[in-house]
Amino acid sequence: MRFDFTDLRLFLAVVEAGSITGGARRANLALASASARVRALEGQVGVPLLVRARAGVRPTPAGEAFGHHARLLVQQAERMRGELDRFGSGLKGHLRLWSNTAALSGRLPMDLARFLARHPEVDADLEERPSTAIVRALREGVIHLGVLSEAVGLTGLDRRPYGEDRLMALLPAGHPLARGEDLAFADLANEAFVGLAAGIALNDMLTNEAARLGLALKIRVRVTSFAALGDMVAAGVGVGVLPLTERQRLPAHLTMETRPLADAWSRRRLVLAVRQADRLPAFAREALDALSMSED
Amino acid sequence: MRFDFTDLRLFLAVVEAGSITGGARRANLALASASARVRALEGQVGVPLLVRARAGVRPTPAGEAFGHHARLLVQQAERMRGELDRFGSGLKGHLRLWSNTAALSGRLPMDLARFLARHPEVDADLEERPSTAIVRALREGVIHLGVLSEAVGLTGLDRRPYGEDRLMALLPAGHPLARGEDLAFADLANEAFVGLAAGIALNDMLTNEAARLGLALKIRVRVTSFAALGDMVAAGVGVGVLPLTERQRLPAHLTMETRPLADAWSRRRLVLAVRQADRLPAFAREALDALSMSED
DNA sequence: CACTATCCTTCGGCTTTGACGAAGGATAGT
DNA sequence: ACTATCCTTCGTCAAAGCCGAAGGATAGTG
Repeated sequence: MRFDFTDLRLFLAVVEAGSITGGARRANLALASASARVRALEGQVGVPLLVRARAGVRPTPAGEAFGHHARLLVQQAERMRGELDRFGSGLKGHLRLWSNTAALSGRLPMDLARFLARHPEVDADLEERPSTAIVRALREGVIHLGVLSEAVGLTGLDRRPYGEDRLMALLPAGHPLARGEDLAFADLANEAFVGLAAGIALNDMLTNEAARLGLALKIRVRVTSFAALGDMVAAGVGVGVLPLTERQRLPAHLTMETRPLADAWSRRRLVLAVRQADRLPAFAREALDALSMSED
Repeated sequence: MRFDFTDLRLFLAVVEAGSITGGARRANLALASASARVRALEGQVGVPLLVRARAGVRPTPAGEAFGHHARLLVQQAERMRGELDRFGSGLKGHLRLWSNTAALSGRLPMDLARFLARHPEVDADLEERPSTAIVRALREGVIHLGVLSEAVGLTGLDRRPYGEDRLMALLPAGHPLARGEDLAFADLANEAFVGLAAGIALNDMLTNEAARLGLALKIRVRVTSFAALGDMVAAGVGVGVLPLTERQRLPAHLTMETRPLADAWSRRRLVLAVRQADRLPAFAREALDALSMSED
């Protein structure tokens, strides 16, 4: 499929104007050129994009889909233009930073705000994403910095400590273990478990810890989301373990008990991760240093 | 800023290969052409995108930002290709549908699944978005169908009923009104309120209802999110009103009481909305009919 | 029923764009 | 000094793409 931005803008103008004549005028093209471009586009796609009627044209379903994507592409190009223009007027860098929920609800926004205040020549995008997506984005070079839980799957990435998040035990209402103050994972490990899908970092971590105790977790059911885990525990299926921040996101109407795990490893350390610190552009390097230097 | 997809692909290839020579080869261009294209790009942006070193080239911060956007644009174009190819092989339409949370956690997924099963020649995208965004997307023609709460701001849009969502009263723990079974808004309206920002549909609705009762709500504080509303009520600042689905999203650790409102208007009707039913493409029209016909 | 007003398509001519190979220049390792 | 890379510049040339004009289809109008 060969097309350029002139094609996209023209097509949008044509659909908006309701005629090729009108679209050509808006796109600053001669009618003949516009007609040729539309015809060429239809040749590429293989089906008509416009139905020619008496009073002009209107998009077919395929044309409508084409228009949708054309709009997205033109908008994206516009965003690009905006950002690059800032480089023309002295911008030194545009920092891309993704964070998991735990860090985003914690110190990160303030730390970043402080960095940006001190470096007016740097722009930034901060978005919230799941940890697995952050790792992938770091590997692929989509983002400069990630803030996420230290876990399996970080091999090859440079990382620095950045605070911590706690793991909580989730128990059905009235469960005997809910009474004591501190709850060790060893106490929990003999209970029936609501587990998470294999491959989720937390699941691997718990399996390993159980193995270290010489135990195999009795997983009654595996679920793929923390929401489902909450439902299962509330229904009395078994006990579960999840991060404090995820616990706080569960629906408030579920009745169950929550206790922090006492084990040292259950304080999940958050890390600031990058693909390779010494290959970062200067401004991202400075951001990394500024964030990891700031106090807890 | 003038560039085409060849420029974008070439630039990505150059950055990946680490040299213009290598990038030119991957992009099937002569070295001279590649060099000229890169030079032209730099002219457009106004700053160098590559630093020329002995062993090849590497991106400047601006080049790195350019590469980022280039990747997004190329991916977007790739998605477009994929979707349009399906039209070439007989696809009749690609339905775009956004829904608010209430409907997405209700009957919508099943209804849509049934429609798709009966219409194998139609594809669909279903995404969850806030109601305000859905209204905007409908107006701008970004999507065909929206499912959202009936509220102000729908003027000019065609709509059909599609089930309902309930409004809940949120009360601090131990609040006297928490005892009775049914709770009328008239009972609540004399309490100190935690309100929502002006312009949010729910806020306008409550203000109007209070006015009908001859009352003015005593709003102690206005907040901009349901999460903040939950915090405020839990802290004992006052009472609040929010949709059932939003109540279920509040952190579970907040201690407070929840009661359904007894008033008839507090059952918020969900609607299936379109810009103009008779201007929809045929497949979207069929989807609209199928969804609105299915039982509650 | 001829006339007119739109609107799309096609055609021939012409300008501009952009690809290419070759030559030139810079740099670091041998 | 030589060689191997790698980027840039130059002149040539073919193709892409623009334009105005002419042609054809269709529906409303007097």
